[in-house]
Amino acid sequence: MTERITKRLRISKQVGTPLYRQLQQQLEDLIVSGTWRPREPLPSETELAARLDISVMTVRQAMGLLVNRGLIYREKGRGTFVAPRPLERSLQRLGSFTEDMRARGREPSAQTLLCEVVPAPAQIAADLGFCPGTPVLHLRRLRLVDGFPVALHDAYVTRTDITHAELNSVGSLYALLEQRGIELDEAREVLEAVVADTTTAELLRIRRGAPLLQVTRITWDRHHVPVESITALCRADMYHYSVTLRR
Amino acid sequence: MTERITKRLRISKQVGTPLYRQLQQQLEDLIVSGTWRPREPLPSETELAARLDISVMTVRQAMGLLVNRGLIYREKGRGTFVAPRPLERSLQRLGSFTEDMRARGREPSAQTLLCEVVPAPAQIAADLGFCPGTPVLHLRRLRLVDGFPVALHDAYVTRTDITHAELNSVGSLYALLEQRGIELDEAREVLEAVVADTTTAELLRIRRGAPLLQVTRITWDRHHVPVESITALCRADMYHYSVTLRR
DNA sequence: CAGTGGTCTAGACCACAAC
DNA sequence: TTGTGGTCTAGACCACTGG
Repeated sequence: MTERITKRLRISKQVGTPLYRQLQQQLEDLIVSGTWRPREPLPSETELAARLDISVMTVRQAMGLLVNRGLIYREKGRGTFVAPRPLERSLQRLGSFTEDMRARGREPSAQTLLCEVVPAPAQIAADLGFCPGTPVLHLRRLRLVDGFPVALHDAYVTRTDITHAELNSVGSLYALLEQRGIELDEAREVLEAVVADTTTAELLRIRRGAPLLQVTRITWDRHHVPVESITALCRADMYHYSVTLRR
Repeated sequence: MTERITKRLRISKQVGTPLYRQLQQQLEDLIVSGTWRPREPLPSETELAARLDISVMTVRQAMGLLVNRGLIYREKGRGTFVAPRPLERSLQRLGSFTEDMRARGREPSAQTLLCEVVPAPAQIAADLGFCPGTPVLHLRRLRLVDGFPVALHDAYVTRTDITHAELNSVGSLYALLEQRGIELDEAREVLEAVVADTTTAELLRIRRGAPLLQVTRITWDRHHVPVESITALCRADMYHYSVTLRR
């Protein structure tokens, strides 16, 4: 069973991508596609190394990535196995609203309510490590999924050269930032529960006092320079949030 | 500066703990204690390897752990640097309520409202991958910090040999489980925003309709066997939740 | 016992950054 | 040019699991 599958693996030493990346990607595909069932053993390190004609350490590097993502688990002396998991994606992957929704098979959109350069409010400046009053781009958008409002976003972005028109044409703020050469790397999110005030309730088409999940995110680029601070108010009935923890 | 500090590092090949663990721990101590400032470069891989008389790959293994935890970042061709971070704890570490609160310097306690073996309700059985009706331990506890109620926990535990008395004496359910040889490994949490109903409001001493952060956690041991499913209703004004994401 | 993952070595070549 | 991290090799020994 596993033998037949293993024969499909192909590693090319000519192509530019690292060998361990190629292997990680192919193993991941076999797992998420369900070709390997939960708890089923993967081929051993030595077997993979021999069959693909690469070093054991390289195989270990690929497997290490999959362990980190929670897709496989390893037991000393026994082997490496596919992690049994509910299908739901959890992964602490830094993605935009647009990317998140697409990954769940939904069609996201946005309605831009505000797009202007303003002096940074005190709280935002503190989050971003700036002096209060430094110009930042304030972006207020109603986020929709399949046409229904699910969240209200207030973003403060350090790059101010973004126009309303561009935003509407690209849709995703992150895509726009990456087009400008910014390499997003890491974010910290703080989650809180709040209740809707009147104006938020109207925009999200819920009643006043309805529960909202408030997500405040600060994002840094790969040089650890802050890129944005964003607060999202999400309809509790349409938005859950999942996290994986490890001991 | 860094040179003087580096001389403090000591690795012993005699002691049982792996070399990369020793190094990781010592580097981590230097970072969290603030001896190395944010953005300050660490010694290079080759320098550390030479000075400690270990292999470069071993140094890389130690540094890889610190990168995963977000304590350092690496730039090709430039070096390895201490990550600038707000002091606040983020880390996706699987810990008990008791451990979390102690780590924040608060004193947690619990008031056990219910501790009985019951047939697993359908939703819980599904979470744990059991047949509905399998006996599980239902634990309902009011969690307090510094004497004030902050959360209401409803836990369903697969081990049923836990008594009210034990729980009150140890305090932490996780400590109790680990005493029984269960090796907690991984958990998935789903966060939602809800509003307090009358009975919850009374227990948490808030008004009906106040916002609550609802955290539902399923925990697995190192063999990926489910250990517990727990739902926590947390006072929004006393409980935030933070997460770190990576792209 | 044989097979597995965990740890470790002592090199190598590369792309990149900084001077 | 020098030094850095990124990738990779071809071994090694160990502790653990299972039969």
